[in-house]
Amino acid sequence: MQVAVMLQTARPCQDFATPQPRTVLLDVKRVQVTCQTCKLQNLCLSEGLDAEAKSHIDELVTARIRLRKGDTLFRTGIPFTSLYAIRSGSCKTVSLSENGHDQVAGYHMPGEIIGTDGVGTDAHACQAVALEDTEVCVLPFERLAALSRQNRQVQHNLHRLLSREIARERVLMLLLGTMHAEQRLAVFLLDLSQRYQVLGYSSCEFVLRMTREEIGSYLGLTLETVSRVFSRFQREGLVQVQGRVVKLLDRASVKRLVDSSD
Amino acid sequence: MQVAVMLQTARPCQDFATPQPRTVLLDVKRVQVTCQTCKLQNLCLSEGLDAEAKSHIDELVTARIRLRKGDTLFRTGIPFTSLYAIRSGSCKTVSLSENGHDQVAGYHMPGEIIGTDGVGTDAHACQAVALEDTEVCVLPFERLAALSRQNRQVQHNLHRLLSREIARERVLMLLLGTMHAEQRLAVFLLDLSQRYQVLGYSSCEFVLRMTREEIGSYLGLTLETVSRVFSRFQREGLVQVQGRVVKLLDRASVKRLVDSSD
DNA sequence: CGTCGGCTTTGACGTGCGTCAAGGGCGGGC
DNA sequence: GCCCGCCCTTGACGCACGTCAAAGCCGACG
Repeated sequence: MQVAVMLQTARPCQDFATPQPRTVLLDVKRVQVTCQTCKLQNLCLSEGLDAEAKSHIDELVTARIRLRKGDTLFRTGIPFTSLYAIRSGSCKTVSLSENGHDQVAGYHMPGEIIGTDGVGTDAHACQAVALEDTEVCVLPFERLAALSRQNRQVQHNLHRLLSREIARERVLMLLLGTMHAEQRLAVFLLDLSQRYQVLGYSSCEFVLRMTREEIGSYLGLTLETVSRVFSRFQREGLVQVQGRVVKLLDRASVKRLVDSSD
Repeated sequence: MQVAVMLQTARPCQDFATPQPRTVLLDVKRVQVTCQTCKLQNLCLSEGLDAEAKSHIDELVTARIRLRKGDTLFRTGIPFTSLYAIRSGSCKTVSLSENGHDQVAGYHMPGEIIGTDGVGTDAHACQAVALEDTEVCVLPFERLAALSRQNRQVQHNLHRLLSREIARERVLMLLLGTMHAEQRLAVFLLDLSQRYQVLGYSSCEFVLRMTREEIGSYLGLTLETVSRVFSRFQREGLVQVQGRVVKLLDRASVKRLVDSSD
């Protein structure tokens, strides 16, 4: 049983534009949740670790943060101190360019770890915002680095974490550089579907947690184009769309769209 | 003085399509080149390290590979064993998608380290090809990981290496997702200029080592568009272009192009 | 020194997607 | 229950860039 304990307002999560930061920091020791009992342990940082390494990870997680929809976990330019593992809910990460444009760089679901853009630098290079009520485990990076010096398995997981982010972005670059609107949205839907499945949810029917505009930002399209492609997919019987509820009706055809070379 | 010694054909670099692999593996001990005497030591993996840590890095580099223009250093799917530091010359990395499209993921100059996409996984996720005659230092990753467990400075540099790749790709995603052709090429030219400057070359005049098609692939454009934008830049007096020789005439205007929000 | 192939430039044309605008749905708050 | 604001959809239109085609350039190689 999990007890929410409001201890203090979390500094790094404060939205300086709003007078009332709503981020809540939880003391993990008092709420009695450990990686060992966490349903996500095989997806998260402790994936594939032996019992000893897992217990080390457990000691690492000394705090959790509870975010309400729209809360900011970290923002561009603030000092980098920690990675964050998503326990429940979901987040988007947003890159900002100097010319005022911004772009959603990723959508992140339970078991995923965000903040990797700040590793090895002093500051976060992007912003993380909760798409719904969300809970994250704080992984202080200095301690994680120390642990990965002691334990090869932990080190390997840390390396894998970083390289997966590199690989994920490569796929997105291919999408942004070579694919048409229909293909982009198809990739997006198949990716979400697959990730929901890994989490044990339906891979055929799910609820989008982001607006059309956010999807468009992620895919390099406008919200109107996203909407139009959704409608086209629906007309052609590939999916059923009602607002944010998506049903994948004809996965094979959606896949075929992606695989076709133009 | 450096002596090239041909020892054996490098397995991982062999181009299986061509009967005569031209990659040459050099024994670094015999050619007597060390990081300590390398002009790139402050740009490369040993950036910011103390003497002790640098000597460890030196021990790490037991081989170098000499590539001729067009040679492949590693290709998608081959087992990941090492990172590669570019000593001289330059490379491109190429991502391949399942639908047959490919895309240049990056251009890499002396002092830069490639192969990071394979870290933490079993196989390389992209292909690296020499754009000109090129020499790389082999950094066996298992040994680098071991070293980073012993030495915090080395660990930090490894982390920085990986996170820089993440940050670099974020910038590219922004470029591909939000920028127009002129802005993309402007970013490309300014980036090259800045990197040549770091290496001690002219930041105003340089030679492109890649074709218009390769530039286009990198920027998500066709070769015709790249060519047309070069011509437009030239007409407007921003640059002078003669084939692959580029002179930056009006850097301020080029910057302004990038900074303008549309 | 001439030929050949790959790279580049330029033009003409088509189109996919962005832009602008209007209207409808839906959920949250009073 | 009603209103308001945000989100979504759809249409009309234009433009930036892709596509197709032709011709020039340049370096490699015989």
